Amino acid sequence: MAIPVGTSRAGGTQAVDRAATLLVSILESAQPPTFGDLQSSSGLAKSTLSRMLSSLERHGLVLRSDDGAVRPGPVITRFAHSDRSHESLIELTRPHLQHLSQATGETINLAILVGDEVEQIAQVDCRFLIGNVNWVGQRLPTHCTALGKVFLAGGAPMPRGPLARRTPRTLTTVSRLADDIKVTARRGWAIADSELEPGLVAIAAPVRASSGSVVAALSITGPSSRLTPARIREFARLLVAAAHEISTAMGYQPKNGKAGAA
Amino acid sequence: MAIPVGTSRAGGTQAVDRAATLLVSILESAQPPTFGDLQSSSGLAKSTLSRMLSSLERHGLVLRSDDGAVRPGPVITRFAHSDRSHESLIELTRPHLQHLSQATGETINLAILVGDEVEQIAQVDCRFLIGNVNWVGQRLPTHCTALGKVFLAGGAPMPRGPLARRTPRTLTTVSRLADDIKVTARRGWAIADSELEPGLVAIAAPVRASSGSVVAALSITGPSSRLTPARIREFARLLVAAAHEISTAMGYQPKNGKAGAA
DNA sequence: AACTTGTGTTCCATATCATGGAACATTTCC
DNA sequence: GGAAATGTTCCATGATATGGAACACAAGTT
Repeated sequence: MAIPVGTSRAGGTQAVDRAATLLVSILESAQPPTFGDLQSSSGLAKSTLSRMLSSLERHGLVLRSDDGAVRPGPVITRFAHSDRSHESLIELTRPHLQHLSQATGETINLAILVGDEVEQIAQVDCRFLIGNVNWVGQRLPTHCTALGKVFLAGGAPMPRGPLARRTPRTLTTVSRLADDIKVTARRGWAIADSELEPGLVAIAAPVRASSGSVVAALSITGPSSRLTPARIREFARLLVAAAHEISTAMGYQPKNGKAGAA
Repeated sequence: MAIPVGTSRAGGTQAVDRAATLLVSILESAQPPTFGDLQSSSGLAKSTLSRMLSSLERHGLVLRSDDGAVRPGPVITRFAHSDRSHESLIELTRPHLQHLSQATGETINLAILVGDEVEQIAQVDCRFLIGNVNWVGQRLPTHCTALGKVFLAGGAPMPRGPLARRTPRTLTTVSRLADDIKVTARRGWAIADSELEPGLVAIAAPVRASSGSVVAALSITGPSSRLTPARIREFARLLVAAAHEISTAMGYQPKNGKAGAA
């Protein structure tokens, strides 16, 4: 017994390493582990485990309920429901945004759903003179943006009533939008071609959390002069791949029916 | 010199205590601290700090970007965007739910907004025979529930189009609903009296995150025979107080200097 | 460009501090 | 009621974290 997890040795503090391992397994496990679970999964002595949990609990990092379950503590909960959790999402995706930018040269955006609108929360500018507008913080409707369509395809409530006509190509009826969303869902990425602004083309793909829900959307935007059908196909592949990688980093497992792991 | 902050003495592991303190300050600080910030705020030796951050980083609990900022790591981000973050919210509120239940004897519910519906995520049953229905997991419309109105008053998008008439007293026009929401926002709590089901009365109050946004709603539900106007007023006070306490625990600080006492 | 300041990591001898076993509480289940 | 399981506290031991200094690296300064 007590085969210690093969924690690396590269510069670190062992006690902290152990505590970190504990915290991670508490945060990652599908349901709250008990003292005993942690004891066997970590291989630590009862006394050590007890002490470490005490420390973590005192600082509000874990919470132990009466039934013996160990859960993420108030500090974690507080963070999870704060705006700053978006910032950490940005940080997690930044390398991918950069990579997409390099590969395509176009503007890359990351957005979340706020109410019934999409809000851009990160952007990497394009290399060209034409097309640089900073959209961070701006909110846009869902029905006429690629980002919005991604959320709709992911289960966000469809907008009702008349849809604002931003351009001649904007989808202004719910039924036409619904058709587009169906295609989007099947295809795995969305497109809005001159539907928000004439000559502006955007494609977008979903970033999923471990539960499978769409937590963010990733987009490539540019003028139709550069985003030709051929390049759109190529960029869409890159985009979907990047979004998928981020989703994986977020713990999403495609096709996985039920998380049953130890 | 570096007389360490009087970190508690009650049974714990000191190294873990220190690391926990670090992690907490990273999670709580408004903007990502740098190595130097942490050094001065913790009073740890550079070498110790470096080692601890290494450990935390290796386990994905923190992330250090090129600019030297230390941010919550992927494990935290992943958790924050997973469904389990709700569970920890429940755990945080449970004592308050219990207390409300004891004080009122009625059914207490905690709900979050999912899409354009409210989903009950926790419940404490009432003491009476009449009125016990487990609503956990059920989703209900916003326009005819006290819980829903709380979210609408908190800035959730108003439902459009015709509102389903669940009872003769359901508000079925957007304008009448908007009036109700205005009152709700001013009053600080919502009421739905026989609007979802005849004879069913519910009141609800908002739980806010540090950003001020409404992350959950707390409700008291019962038959109109028991929830008389007088008791509604009394219960509303309790409800708002409980919701406020939870909000405070979540880091919410009311703008106006009303925060005093408690 | 050379110099200086600032920042973070690695090294190493020291003794502080975490460790695990066992005894001690506490609760749960027969 | 006793017994088994679960978690906490105690304690002597030595393994392990510690902080200062040296080192590497980057950024600003003249």
